[in-house]
Amino acid sequence: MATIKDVARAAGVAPSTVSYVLSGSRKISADTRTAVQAAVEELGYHPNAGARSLRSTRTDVLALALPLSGHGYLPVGGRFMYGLSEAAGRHGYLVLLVTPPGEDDRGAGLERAARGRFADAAVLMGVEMEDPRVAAMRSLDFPVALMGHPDDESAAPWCDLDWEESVVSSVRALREAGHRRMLYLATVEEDVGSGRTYSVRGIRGAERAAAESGVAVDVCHSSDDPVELYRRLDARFDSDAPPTALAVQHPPAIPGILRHLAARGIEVPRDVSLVAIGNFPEDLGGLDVTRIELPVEQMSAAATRLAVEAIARVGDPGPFDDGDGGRAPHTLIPPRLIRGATVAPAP
Amino acid sequence: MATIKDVARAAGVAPSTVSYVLSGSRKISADTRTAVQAAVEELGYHPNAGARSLRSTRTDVLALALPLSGHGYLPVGGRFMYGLSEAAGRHGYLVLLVTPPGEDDRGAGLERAARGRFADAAVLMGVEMEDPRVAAMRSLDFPVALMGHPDDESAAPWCDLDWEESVVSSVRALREAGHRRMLYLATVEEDVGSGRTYSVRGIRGAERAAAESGVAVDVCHSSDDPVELYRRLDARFDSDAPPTALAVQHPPAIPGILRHLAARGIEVPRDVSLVAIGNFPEDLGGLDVTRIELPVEQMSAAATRLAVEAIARVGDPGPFDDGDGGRAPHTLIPPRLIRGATVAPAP
DNA sequence: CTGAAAGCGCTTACAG
DNA sequence: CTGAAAGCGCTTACAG
Repeated sequence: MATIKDVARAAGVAPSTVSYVLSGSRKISADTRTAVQAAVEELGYHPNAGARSLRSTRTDVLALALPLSGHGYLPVGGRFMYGLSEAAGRHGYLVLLVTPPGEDDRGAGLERAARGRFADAAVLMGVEMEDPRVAAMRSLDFPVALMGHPDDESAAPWCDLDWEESVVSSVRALREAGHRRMLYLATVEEDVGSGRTYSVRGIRGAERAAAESGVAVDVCHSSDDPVELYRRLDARFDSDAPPTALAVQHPPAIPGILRHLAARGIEVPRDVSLVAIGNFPEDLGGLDVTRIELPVEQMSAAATRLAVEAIARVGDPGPFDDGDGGRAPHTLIPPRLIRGATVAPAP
Repeated sequence: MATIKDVARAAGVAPSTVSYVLSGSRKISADTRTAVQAAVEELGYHPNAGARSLRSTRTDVLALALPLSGHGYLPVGGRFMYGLSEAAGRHGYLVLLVTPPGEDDRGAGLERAARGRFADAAVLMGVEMEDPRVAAMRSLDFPVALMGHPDDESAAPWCDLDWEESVVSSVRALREAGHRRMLYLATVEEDVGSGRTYSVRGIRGAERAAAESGVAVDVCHSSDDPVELYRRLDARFDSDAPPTALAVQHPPAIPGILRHLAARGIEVPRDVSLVAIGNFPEDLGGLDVTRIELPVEQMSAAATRLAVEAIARVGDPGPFDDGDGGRAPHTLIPPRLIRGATVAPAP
């Protein structure tokens, strides 16, 4: 494989000159630049990543810390990985996947990536309200960007869909259609239990919406086990005051829910209205659901930008002194309700 | 951040001794080893990845080349990324995502990763029958493992589900239930057009199954556009001899297909039987489909193993002289038909 | 405008 | 069983 020396020899210049041409950090005469570029092209030269990072302490790599997933692979993960990789590429970065190793070993893969300088910064997925990875990375002075809105807004740069407002908006839309008894189906219990930010903030939204609008919003957790999920739904629909509308923050469960309700003779939106919030599977059976979609591309772009900016700030003094009351740089994405065909006036 | 010198000083040994303890490539006295391990633990030492790779030409990183996707992100991709990352971790490797840059720039991201020594080998996703990336990597002497069964079986190590046999098995199952007129719904046209191995081999399977079993197997391509897809289905179901069974190699389309057929008064499996082949969305509306599933974990593990073995072979003579008629090492996974509730006797 | 030289942090023959 | 030393391929002050 060609090295910088080979390029220098071919272009008739010093290796340092080749380096300067490539980095653009020094004025170079047009002739020299042309000769170097020709040699680079000719030899198919790409700088050795290891040598470059050893010398410059920059790797041009972002680590993507996958969720500390209780229940294996999450379908939404793929889109984020892809979106991150695309966004990172536009900033000149490659993305390194870091899988959490074992249950009792939270963040060790990430720590290896940080301490071993495999990457310049980390983007954390599946962030929890008090995520232990944040403190771990901070103690290493390793830049991070969070996909999730943590409890401590000054801990690190973060971005997220405004889940609380998303649920509030959903309830409002149902209320405006005349509904007064709603069921909010939250994320699965594991997510709530581990304090995933989207879970906790979604539930907060349901509580605030109930308080503000004066309608009844029953909170029920979803389940990956269909039998258990349908049992919970049945308990509500069998009650004296069954809900007339659903706000569901677990879109993959929707096809099954619709089938189950249909088997009970309950049709959407004739008998019950539906708003869904989150990441959607490719095909919901052609159903045009009224919904708020998780803006994966937008979040990926924001997280990448926050990470790149954090890299530039390494070594800066104190916490974020940007006059935002100590909050870290962040992007809170407002919800956008897409009106589909699953909300009808209350009976 | 702690370096090997810091560890050596803390343990009272030479840096080289620390290196030998960590690599295990030399006999070390128990006392020395203990002292070094304590110092490593104490300081939270992890070797600098750049320095290590510069010296040893091993990065402990596998590049994962994402599909040259005509239609953006593919849902199946996420599972493979996750599976690869887990499998790689078990071998001590991290995974670097390499997104294809532009349409006219096929493999340039991959080339940068290879020439710049960002990784020790590459796993290629979305492999095409004659994939240009294979030749590109071979000319660089860069090890690869293919997720897909290419035309030239000697080109590089590969692994895949036996798609041809999968479709043959599906047709056989339908034939045994008495069906004589089937519709095989192939992958979307873009995949066929670009020569994705699963597309091409699936269609070959349909052709072979028809020839072998003497039943009529009409081949129709799926479409990501539901309107177009339903138009194609309608054309078949409106004909004089409509199919009594479907073999579908595009599972995400199934909920929509079922809805569309139901709207025409066609019920599965009462009026038409269904076998599906490929990667399945999380929830098909609770439907228990007779199917052959893409074994994502198994393929991820196989691809990782093939890549790691290929790294060990770098610099070896000639092509693969393992007495397999010039075929490269490979794993062809036989299909496993899971009997669900969507196949009924032919009317 | 360009070059010679130091050194980043490792690994691995070489030596004892 | 252990250490001293060379050198991987870059980048970046230092010098002219």
